[in-house]
Amino acid sequence: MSTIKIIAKKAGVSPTTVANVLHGNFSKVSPATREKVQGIIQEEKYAPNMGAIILAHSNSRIIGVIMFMEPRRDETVLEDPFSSAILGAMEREIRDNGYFVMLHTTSDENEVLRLSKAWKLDGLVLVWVPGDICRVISSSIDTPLVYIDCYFTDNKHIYHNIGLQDQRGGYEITRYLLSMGHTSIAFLANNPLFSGGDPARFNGCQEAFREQGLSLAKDRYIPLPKGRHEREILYSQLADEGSPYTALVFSADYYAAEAILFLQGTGIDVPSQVSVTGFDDNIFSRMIRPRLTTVHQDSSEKGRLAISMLMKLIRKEPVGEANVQLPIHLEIRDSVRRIPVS
Amino acid sequence: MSTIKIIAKKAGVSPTTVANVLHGNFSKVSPATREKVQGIIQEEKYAPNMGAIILAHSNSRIIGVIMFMEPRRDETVLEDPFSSAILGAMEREIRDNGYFVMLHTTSDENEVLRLSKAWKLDGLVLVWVPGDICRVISSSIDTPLVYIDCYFTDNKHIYHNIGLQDQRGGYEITRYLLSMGHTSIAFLANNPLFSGGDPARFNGCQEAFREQGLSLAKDRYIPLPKGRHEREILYSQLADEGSPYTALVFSADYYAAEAILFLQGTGIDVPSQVSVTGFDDNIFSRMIRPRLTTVHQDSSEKGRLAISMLMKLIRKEPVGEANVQLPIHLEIRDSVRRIPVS
DNA sequence: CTGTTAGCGCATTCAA
DNA sequence: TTGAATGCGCTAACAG
Repeated sequence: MSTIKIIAKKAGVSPTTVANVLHGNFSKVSPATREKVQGIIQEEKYAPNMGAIILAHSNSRIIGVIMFMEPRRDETVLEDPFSSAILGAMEREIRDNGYFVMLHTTSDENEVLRLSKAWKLDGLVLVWVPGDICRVISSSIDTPLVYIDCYFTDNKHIYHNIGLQDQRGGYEITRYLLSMGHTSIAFLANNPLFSGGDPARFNGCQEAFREQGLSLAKDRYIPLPKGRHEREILYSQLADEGSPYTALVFSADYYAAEAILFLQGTGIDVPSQVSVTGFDDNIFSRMIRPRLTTVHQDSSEKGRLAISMLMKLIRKEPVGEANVQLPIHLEIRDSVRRIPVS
Repeated sequence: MSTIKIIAKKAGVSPTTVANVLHGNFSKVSPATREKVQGIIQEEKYAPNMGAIILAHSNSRIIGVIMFMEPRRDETVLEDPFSSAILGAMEREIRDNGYFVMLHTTSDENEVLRLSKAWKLDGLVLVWVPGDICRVISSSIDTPLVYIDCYFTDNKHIYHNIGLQDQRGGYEITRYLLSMGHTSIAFLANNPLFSGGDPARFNGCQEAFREQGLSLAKDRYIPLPKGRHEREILYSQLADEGSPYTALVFSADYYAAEAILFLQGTGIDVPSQVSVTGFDDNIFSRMIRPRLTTVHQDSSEKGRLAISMLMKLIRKEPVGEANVQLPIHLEIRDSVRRIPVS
């Protein structure tokens, strides 16, 4: 409840003087009054009314963190170990920079616009926004804005995005599989609705095949169904004796783990009967047996980089490359068997 | 940038009338002007300046979600599957109630006070706050306040808390272990610094022993060290051939999984050489092999309940029981072996 | 049914 | 070096 005015009264000075002390404009305040005022600020436990600050100069020190929900899983988006890693890293960085985090989950671009207007957001991080929605948002908002893992469909705007070497990831894992003798693979894409980096990853797979003078047909790109039960039916079919595939390339550790556990339950062994690879290298890949061969990415780093880029945008500093692709590397573990040359 | 005043001008009415339309006070506005005003509000994409709202009547529609960080893990708090489940559920509920989420991580009670003052928070959810700090916060804040998984050391305040049947959990799992022939067990507590529900859980263990005319000595309560390497040394010692223990009772699935994976790596089999149990029943317990026998709790429900209680407090409705203990149940899987009666 | 007005707490400009 | 005055956008009390 203590306001600048009250503090000023207690100190016997004017509100302006208190404000100057608060803002570190010490050149405009004599050391004596400064100390006096500082003392009172301390004991009154003064905290500025952020509402008044917003009103006074239209910026709030709030960073909006918007997680677009893909309808891909039954749980909430935030329960994904991937999003929590990113979120954890961002919260920390934002706080360290003296800003506040407003967290929001949505699939509606208008909500983003409303939010940024209403709260005079100083910055915005948008995670997993479908490409066409990015365009809408970027063209109707002037708040500094960084995307994470978004894929754009036009070049009319500068999109600041922290992405991943998706194609390279697909390439690396496929090259490895080929070197282990796997030429019949299926690519299991996360979701038909929001494709994200899946097409790029699949391109990488195809690239690796071409490099060997082989080819990977388009119909090896198989979107995973939304329901768990439907997915399990698919896993069965793909790993069935009659199936042509020797390896299943998943675009997420989560589903790779789900498949392995399910197949083991039906008596099918990984990797002796079918090989499986993942993507992300999250905690699941290390916890499951066989340990999952996968493509590693540093999700916390994504969060950190996003905020550091956003801060530069806010401070109008140069940001370097606008569309960053974080490096990946292959993490070879135990879920792929070598196929003997026959 | 469109304000009430601008809308009023465009509609040729007074700001008050616009405000009445905005607030649904239709009894004070003629249907004709109402429609006209509503149309303009739509096309202008009016969004209220929340700063002005805060200033005008000191409440912000923001719910502060504060995760106290225990120094228990190397990663950020938010990366815990437990916290992300709670957070995900809360974000959803808060949004559905028309409030905003301000997310903050800290271990400093003063930051909580500052935050709630500065932003005129309408409500506060505090997760994992040590008991003594609860007292400080509750006595110096008048914002509606709900704790999650906090354990209080005094009775001077009414603490609204969503907790767990910790003692019952310890009791159930221990009774099960005893029924499987395990009488030499060690209880591995999460952390020496912030004990949380561990003492209650251990009490439950002791209760189960007493019920059988046996006893469980206090020194079977073993706090896990903070560093991973130190924990692994401990796991080795506890599962060593010379060790007196036939079962390790963990107070968190995370560590149970960590121990199982580590022991398997050193050639010790679970459960044939040593049995292991967890607590929480999070995703790890189903993913790991052997599947973990554990105590189930519904963490999302914790989040939902916390917000529903908080909303009642905000609306000054009666809340029923202030300190809720969510039920647990035993989830028997494959990580405990039966010891033959010799 | 509609309009006018004061005031919330702060930043900022201008005056002393 | 310090003080007074204005306005940001909204609410709510009051006047018409």
